[in-house]
This record gives sequence, C-alpha cells and structure tokens, in this order.
Amino acid sequence: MSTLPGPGRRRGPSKGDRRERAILETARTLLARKPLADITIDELAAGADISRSSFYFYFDSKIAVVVALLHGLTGELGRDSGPWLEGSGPDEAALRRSLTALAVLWREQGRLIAGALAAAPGCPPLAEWRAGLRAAHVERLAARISRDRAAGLAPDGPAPRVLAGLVDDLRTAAFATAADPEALVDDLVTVELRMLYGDFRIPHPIR
Amino acid sequence: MSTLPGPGRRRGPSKGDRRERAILETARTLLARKPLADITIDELAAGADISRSSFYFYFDSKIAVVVALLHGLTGELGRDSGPWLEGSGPDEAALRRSLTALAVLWREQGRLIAGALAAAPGCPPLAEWRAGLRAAHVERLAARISRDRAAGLAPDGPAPRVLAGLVDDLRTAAFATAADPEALVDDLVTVELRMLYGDFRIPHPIR
DNA sequence: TCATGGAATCGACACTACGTCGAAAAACTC
DNA sequence: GAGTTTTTCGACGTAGTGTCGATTCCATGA
Repeated sequence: MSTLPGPGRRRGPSKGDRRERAILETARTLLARKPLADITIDELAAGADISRSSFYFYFDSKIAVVVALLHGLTGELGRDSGPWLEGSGPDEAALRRSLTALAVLWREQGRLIAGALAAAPGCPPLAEWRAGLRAAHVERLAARISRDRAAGLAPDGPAPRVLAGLVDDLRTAAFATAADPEALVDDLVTVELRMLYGDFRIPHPIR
Repeated sequence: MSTLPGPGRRRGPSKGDRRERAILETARTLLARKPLADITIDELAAGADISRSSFYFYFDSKIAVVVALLHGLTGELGRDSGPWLEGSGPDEAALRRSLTALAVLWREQGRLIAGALAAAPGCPPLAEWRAGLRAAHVERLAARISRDRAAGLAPDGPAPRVLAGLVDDLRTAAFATAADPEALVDDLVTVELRMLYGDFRIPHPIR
C-alpha cells in the first residue's frame, strides 16, 4: 500500500540495495511476459533469490513494487510534450513528436502501465498516480485550448477541461488497446487535431 | 470460467431457478455498491440464502455470474444506435440518441461493465465478450465511414476500421471515467462528429 | 403409498496467496 | 570481538477459492 520502501532499509548502497534493485528488475522482466495480476510475490522473491517473507523486508506488497517502478516512469510520460503543450495552433509536427515519445513508452512498458491502470480502482496509491498524471496533462492541454480559442485559432466547443480530458482518455485507451502503439501515432495525430481544430459545416459536402 | 450454468440444473422453472435468479439479483445489487473485485462468493451465496458450496451448483465462479449478467446486457448495448450507424453524413440527432442510450446504460450498470472490462485481460470469456462488442460496433461504423467518404460527405483520413476503433475506445474510456455519463453526451457528440467529419486548413485561422 | 432417481444442499477438505512475528544469522562499527 | 544494525527465514494465521462425497428434498409413476 505504501509508496516508500519497507520498514527496514536506512542508507548506504549495501547488499540490501542490490536486492531491492533485483526485485524491481525481476518485476520488470516478468511484466514483459505476463500481466500484473498473474505475478505472485513468490516469483518476485525467487527472482531476487530471497524467501517470500524476506520480500516484505523490501516492499509492503506487490503494488508497492509497481508504484516504485511507476515512480521512475512518471518523468518519462510527459517527455517531449513540452513544445506541443506550450505551443499554439495545429502544430502537427510538435504533436507527432509528443505522441511518438508516448507510444515508445507504451511499447516498452505497456504491461506495467496497463497493469497499474487496471489495478487503480480499488488501490488508492495507484489511483492517485493515475489521477495526478491525467490532471497534469489535462491542465496544460486545457490551457492551450483556451489560448487557441482566444486567438481565433480553434473553434469553440466543449469546455477546455472536458475536451482535454477526452483527448487524454482517447490516448490512454488507444495505446492500451493497440498491439503496436507506434503504428497508431499518425492516426492519433490526425484525430486529435480534428478533436481540437476540426470544424465542419453540416449541410455542405467537404470540398 | 464457463458461460453456461453449472453442471446441475436441467429443465423446469423450479426452486433452483429462483435461487439462480437470486444469485444474479444479489450480484446486481452488490455491484451497485462496490467493484467486482471486492465481491466474494460468500456474499453472493449469502444473498441467495444458500451456503457457499451450494453456489457452485449454480455457477462455476464469480466470473460466470458476471458473464450471465452481461448476457442480458449485450442486446441493450447497441440499442438506438441503428439509425445512426445505418445512416449517413453528420446526423447529429441520430448520434445523440445513440449516445444517450449508451450513457443511460453506463449510469445504471457502470460498475458491472467496468468490472467486466477490468477483468477481461486474463479471463478469456470476458475478453471475448468485449472483443465481440467492439468488433460489432467497429464493423458497422467503419462501413458507415467508407460510405460517407465515397459519397464525399466525409474527409479522407485514417483507415475506416482504425478510426472506428478510436471512436469506440474514446466512448468506452470516457464513460468509464465519467462520474455522470449522461452529462458527457453533448460533448461526445461534438467530438465524435469532429473525428469523423472535422476537416481543417492548417495555416488559416478558422473563420 | 412408497420407492426411485434427479435436483439441491452442505460440511469437510485441499489448495493458493497473502501478510505478520519473532528468532536467528550476517554484516558492519568501534 | 562486543554490540548494533541489517537482513533472512520458518512458522503461523487468515481469507478466498474450488472439489468431493454424503445427505436431504421432492416429483413422478408403478
């Protein structure tokens, strides 16, 4: 349940430190092969060459391991999205760079992220992590939408925060579903731009 | 694991039939209060006034109960979407009716659907259910997209199936996230229409 | 009316996974 | 090399799942 390492461990990169990293590494390896729910504490412990009860010296639970892995990931998740989120107008290239970075992360760590998302309802620390991530993205994207609308660059529409939330939902769901996230980037670029800038006149066919 | 009722039960709407319905009813009730993962077989059995081991006479597992509930729901899920999916062009009213029906279902049975979706990876029968549902929607929507494009009613863009998949993903994610699905309908209508029909000229500000 | 067989019920058991505790071994510190 | 801190583990208790065989219920038709 807790985010921090177990009750033991003070300081100094000693033996136990290697063990802790071994557990994390084992978790990462196993997650590449099967979903979080199928991984047992026995396996995690065995992978680090310690007994099951020793595992609890390092982490409070399976979820605590996931949280630790996620912690190292959080920075990466917003990587390369600065230019897009701070920019303005339908800057296709910037959006593509942002989505590409995200897709790579999903390819490499999809099981971890998906596992965390699946376990989030019913596990406060994971729910917070997800909520924080979403909020950060929605916040910045909503601001961008407001700016664009004020500048006449984007059509009016759903409240900025709502629209931004839908964009975030779409990304997450699409990447979670996709077998090959990177293959989806181009289409996501198109679709997100349409969500934000796509205006259309109902009666007339598109030229 | 299995979809069908347990190994017992032959014919005739007798005592056991009432029990079976009592279990389903109990599940429905409990799902209104807490997520699927927090519901135990003990509770389901207790709700139907039988012992835990008697439960297994009726269903193979907790998941089998969910599958049974879902079975009754599958028809509803596509309800009122006919006019939209069989129609053509940006028929806002038809889309709104379709989405409204879906939103109502999510409000009433959100926990059930969300629980099923969460348990789907790692549980073949649920995964199949989800895949079938998605496929059915994607299939029809993709056909609609192709028709519209051929008729010059919609701009070119992502492959119809991919685009339809993204629309489906968005709906599911949005409703799963939302506290009040029905409040989202109007915005979803706008966004989906933009995804399908929204064209925009990059350099020029919107008139 | 009662025997027979399927429907329904349950207690006892076996299993898996989780998490805790306290005692011991290892490693480090002075 | 005594004392402290870190690390390890076996034993235990708990919760939930699923199975088995014995038993009871009950409709039916001989």
